[in-house]
Amino acid sequence: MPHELSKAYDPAEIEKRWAEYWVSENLFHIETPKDGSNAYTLLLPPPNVTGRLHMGHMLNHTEMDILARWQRMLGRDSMWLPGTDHAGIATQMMVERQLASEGKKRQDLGREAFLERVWEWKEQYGGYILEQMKRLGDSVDWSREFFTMDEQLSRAVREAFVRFWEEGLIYRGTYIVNWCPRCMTALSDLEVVHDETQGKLWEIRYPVVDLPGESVVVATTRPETMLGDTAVAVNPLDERYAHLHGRKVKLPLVGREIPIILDDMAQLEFGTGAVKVTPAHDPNDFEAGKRHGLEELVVMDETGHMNDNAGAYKGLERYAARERVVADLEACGALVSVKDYTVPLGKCDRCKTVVEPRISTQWFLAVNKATKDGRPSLAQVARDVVNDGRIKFTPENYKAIYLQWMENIHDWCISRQLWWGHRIPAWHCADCNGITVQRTDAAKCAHCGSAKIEQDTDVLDTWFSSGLLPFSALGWPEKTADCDAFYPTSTLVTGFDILFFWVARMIMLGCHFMDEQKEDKRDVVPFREVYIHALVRDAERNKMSKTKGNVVDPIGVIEKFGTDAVRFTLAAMAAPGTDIAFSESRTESYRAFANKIWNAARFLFMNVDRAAEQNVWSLSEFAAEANAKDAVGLKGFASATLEDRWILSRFNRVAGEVTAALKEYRFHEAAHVIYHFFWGEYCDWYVELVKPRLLSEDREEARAAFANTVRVFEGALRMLAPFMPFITDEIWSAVYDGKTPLKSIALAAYPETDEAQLDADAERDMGILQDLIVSVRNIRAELKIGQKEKLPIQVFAESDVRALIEANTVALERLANVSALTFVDESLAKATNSRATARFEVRLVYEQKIDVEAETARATKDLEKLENEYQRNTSQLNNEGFLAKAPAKVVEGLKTRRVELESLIEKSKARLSELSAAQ
RNA sequence: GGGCGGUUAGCUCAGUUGGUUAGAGCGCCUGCCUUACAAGCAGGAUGUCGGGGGUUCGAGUCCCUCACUGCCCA
Repeated sequence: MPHELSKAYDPAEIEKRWAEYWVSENLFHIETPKDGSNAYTLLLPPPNVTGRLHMGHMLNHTEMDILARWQRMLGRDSMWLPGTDHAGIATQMMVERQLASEGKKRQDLGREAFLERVWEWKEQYGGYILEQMKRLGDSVDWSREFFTMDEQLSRAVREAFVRFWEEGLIYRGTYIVNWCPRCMTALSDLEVVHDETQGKLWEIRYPVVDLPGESVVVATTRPETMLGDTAVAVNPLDERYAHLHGRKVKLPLVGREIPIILDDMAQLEFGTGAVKVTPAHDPNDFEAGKRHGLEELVVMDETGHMNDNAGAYKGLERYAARERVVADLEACGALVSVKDYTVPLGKCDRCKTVVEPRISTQWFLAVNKATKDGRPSLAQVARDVVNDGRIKFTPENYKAIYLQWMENIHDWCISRQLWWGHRIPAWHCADCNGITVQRTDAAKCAHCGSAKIEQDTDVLDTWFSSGLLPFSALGWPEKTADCDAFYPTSTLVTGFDILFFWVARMIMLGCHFMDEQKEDKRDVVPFREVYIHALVRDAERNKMSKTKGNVVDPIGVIEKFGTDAVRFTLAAMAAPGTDIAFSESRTESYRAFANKIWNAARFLFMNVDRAAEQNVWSLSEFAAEANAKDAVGLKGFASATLEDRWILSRFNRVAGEVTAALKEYRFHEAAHVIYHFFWGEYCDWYVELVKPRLLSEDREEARAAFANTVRVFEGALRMLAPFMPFITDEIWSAVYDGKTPLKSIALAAYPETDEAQLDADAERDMGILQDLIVSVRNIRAELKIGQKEKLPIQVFAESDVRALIEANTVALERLANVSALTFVDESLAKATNSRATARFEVRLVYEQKIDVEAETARATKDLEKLENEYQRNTSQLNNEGFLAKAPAKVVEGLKTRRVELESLIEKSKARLSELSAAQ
């Protein structure tokens, strides 16, 4: 069967076909193994159900897919678990926006109807990103797909909540929290992004009660909050205010009398040393209020408007209120000064509205509290498992970042005033005010039995449910076979931006809940390793952002260059810890790599088809002998020549290098090594060298050459497959004439090193031969000799090198365009048109007046370099300290090099003196 | 304010416990449409490894310091 391959590689059709095939064949589904010891589990960081694929995902998925495919090919039970996150605020906002276009608000619909709308929206638009993942060829187990609002996962959320409640780790309380007046919900500390803005600092005078003429001046960036002031604080050590201790001041505009309290929070050197205290509207003041038993006077409602307590200012939006307050203060002479000031501002991560600290009743998870049964706190365990190495971070510096955060962690506010999410399983009793928390919907109060109970209206923070995923997505709270086999997951691959949001929380929740299920405490962790990947930036190293308009759409790039090329680009640039400056020129070069492989295949098939026609050799012979599950080395490869021994050795060595690199998440190194092997060694040298044998009249020689060439090619495809799954599957299937022993190359064995097939001598000898060929090409290029003109050369070398060259004369003649080779017994160092290395001297026999000047310049530069190196070399070898302390290998290496250098310098000098004589 | 990083070829970046001649891709220069590949082939040029000091037989790599710069947390 002849193989028809287009001249240039066109990924579009091929990739689409394979992507669909992998899914329709359910190729990456894996049955739950009885024994989890061979499992390799990855949990996809679940994208928002509202999400669209961006370059960050693309990088994340590329890395995960490389790992998943590599491990699968290594014979592991590789299971990559996909799913989406319900993404509380984000999703609710999408539907609210939709409603707004109809002139409606969610409150118009009511909770139930609104949630129906969200589900409708989810069914219609949600999960688009999963379709994009299929196009990427992500080798996930689609049969295990999850959604965080699935019934089973919702049950897990309830179970976790109830257990925490029973253990006393979840509590409800009134505290000051970050509040978004637009989203109208509490936010966790992490959901607030801090910004610096140019603002003002107002100084306001508060007159002291009963001391006419005396006053205290306070400074504030938020004058409108003075309406809620319930004290003024001065530092107890501040002499300036010593005489006012125990006094009160009268609040301007309001007239309320408030005490002067003594507290360290007032810093001596800041401003006037006196600060206003507004316990209901500032987190520090809130703490101070608790210390001093101050009233918490709320002057703003949940939408950021002033309330009844703001008196005349009631109804004003907070910034309008600020203007009015300032104007009124000025009018009554209480305003002392206004200064420009850089104000730190907290904004809602989601909608960028300025966050308002607000007193409200929320649910919290106590992370620093030991459990009732005597286990250390969640945060303590989460630190322990990282400190003792049960969880390993790559790059390592994230360990310190993680630990530092975990040291300073506060209780986690887990309630959100949203409708979309997991509703808190707590019921409030109208009769006894008791709270009933239970796994099933409550019908009556657990305390007084009253039926007048209502479920708490809050939902849980989205990260609470995603924090459970490493086990909830495997069936927890049931003790499932999946949980046994696949927990802990192997590696978590994710970006640093959710290190605290998600990674840290999975560790806390995982270690807590899996403790009872795992005998071996090494297995309680949600993952054994965390690989934090970098940020994908644009080619100019700018962060991609919608506002800057520099966002690269991965699907667009894929359509232009092919998925394989984009994947390979990201892999090749993914050095741990280094941001990726994504550039199309780089992608272009890896598309060229795909094209190179494609054309190597074309070349092979062209020859194979001819050989089959002539009954010399056919692919069926390869298929009959090959075993796609043989991992170690290249079975059946029979070396007949130097290039055979060399390529076999290189293949095995590279296999080892790739494995070593991937083990440490050095994707870029693995990619480079394969790229160089496939293109720079197999295509550039092996294929060129083997060509005459493929065409040989000697049938046995040709047959052996075909067998070897195809074997290496097929092995290299397997090596490349995790990086470029599409093109390798396409060509692999062609290598088997469509009758592959397995459904996909993805199920074949990943190449591993066979020590017996390593051949250092062959690698060294091949290096000499390559050196010689390049030297001749170099001379020819310098002399501007046309490609087609064949010329004789002379070589001077020791007998071993001479034997090597003699054995490979054909190669030399073909690849260096040599018409005849003669060995000479005298040095050629002085000869024109020559090159000298430590192992040989070669001269091109060509009568042409050389450019003495250029040649002299080149030779002088060479000599200079050699002499510099010789000087360094000698000074080291003359140094007794070096000889005494350096490892023998290094010393030996330098000594060998010295001999080489001496000879090279001698040759170079001879050459120069010859040149100067010619002038 | 606390913490973590970066500075290596024109550009974007590798360089694993200190060790023999510091690499890659792109770009650049020269010559080639050589029957797999012009998305290609062959050859070539390019670095006081941010400055200064130190440790060491030996420093791009470790320490100190300065300069510039990025990120995270408060």
